[in-house]
Amino acid sequence: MLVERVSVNSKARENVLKAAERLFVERGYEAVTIEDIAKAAGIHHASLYHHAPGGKSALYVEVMTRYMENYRAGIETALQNSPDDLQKQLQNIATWIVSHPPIDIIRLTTSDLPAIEEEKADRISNLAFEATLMPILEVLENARRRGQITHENLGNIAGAIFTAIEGIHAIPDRYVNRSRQFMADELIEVFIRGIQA
Amino acid sequence: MLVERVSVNSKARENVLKAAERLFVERGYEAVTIEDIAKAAGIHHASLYHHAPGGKSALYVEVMTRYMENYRAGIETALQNSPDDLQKQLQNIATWIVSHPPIDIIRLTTSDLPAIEEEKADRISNLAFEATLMPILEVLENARRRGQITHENLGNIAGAIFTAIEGIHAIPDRYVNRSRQFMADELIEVFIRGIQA
DNA sequence: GTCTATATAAAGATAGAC
DNA sequence: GTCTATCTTTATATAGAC
Repeated sequence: MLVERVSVNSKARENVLKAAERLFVERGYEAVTIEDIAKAAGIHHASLYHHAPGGKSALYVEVMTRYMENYRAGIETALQNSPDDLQKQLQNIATWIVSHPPIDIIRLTTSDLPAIEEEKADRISNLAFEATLMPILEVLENARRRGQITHENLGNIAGAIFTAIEGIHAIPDRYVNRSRQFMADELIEVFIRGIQA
Repeated sequence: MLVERVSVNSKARENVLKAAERLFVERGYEAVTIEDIAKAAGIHHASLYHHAPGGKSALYVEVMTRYMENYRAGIETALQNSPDDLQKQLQNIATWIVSHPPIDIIRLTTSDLPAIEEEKADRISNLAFEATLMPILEVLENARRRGQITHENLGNIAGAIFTAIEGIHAIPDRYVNRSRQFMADELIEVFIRGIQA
């Protein structure tokens, strides 16, 4: 029993999951092959099925589920440093977003998820929203409770903040004069001014 | 000579280009097959090569080039209605963005373009920036010249406005209580307040 | 301009030896 | 846990008849 648990969570398996996660997040479901993942994990692609018997789609579901949960947990941990400070909290979220590969919810929704089973796609879609919009929305709603902002439709603002900051990833290096964190902080100031009481 | 020009721009060919454009824009390069395009155009997939002898990648380059040029032209036409009115101009751009499928520059950069020749990818990447960021940036810079806004790094703001409005596409219908145009207008008000002099 | 038939290549997946 | 070998399916592409 104990042996089996060790076995299914072996170092080799973890390598496969890590490689799959990085590639799927970076390039999306269709653009990544089993061969790509195996190569990145340093094994033959046939060996991959030992660690991921469900094949490509099950592997995708497993690593993306885990990724979204970690993403959410990371953002929520970052928030605990500065309770009740809207700007600091948004900056902490921005630090997380700019230092991780973009989740790209549009690609997730229009390209990646339609390729897998609908029920599983829905679950990942929900996790993605909980990992990205929800933390920002909660920060905004707390600020509204404190009377700092009056804006109505905070869901809309939360979405805009997330996609705008994530969009910083898409800017080619040649257009980036300041650091990406600096650009994110700038956007946060603009958003806060825009929704302030 | 004349016959040939008619031939290469036939109705059937135009059907193929239209179908390819819609599918490539909606789902991205890797997620679309030649078969998908042929089916959408109502022909056998072998017939497709009559209209697109260069195969999938050349077809992608052709339709995406055309799409970006049309996208840019559409936005610039929309701007001519309301010169020197920052809010109206941004609203007109937003109308265009929410009524067209998202370009998703992140997917374009990380998934679609890496699959084709680098030189062609660079050209499409540039066209995409000219079709999305540039029109917004010009509107913002005109407003700054009139003294309406003082913000420094307008490139950063232009990117945020585009990705934030485009992100409205990603919101599942069940979360959308107001129209997408309404949400876009709301965001524009927030942005303008945030960067106003 | 469209089709059938076929070729080629790439990707996903399995069997079984070590 | 990893490999070689093999199979199957899917996708891209070509040839040639109509």
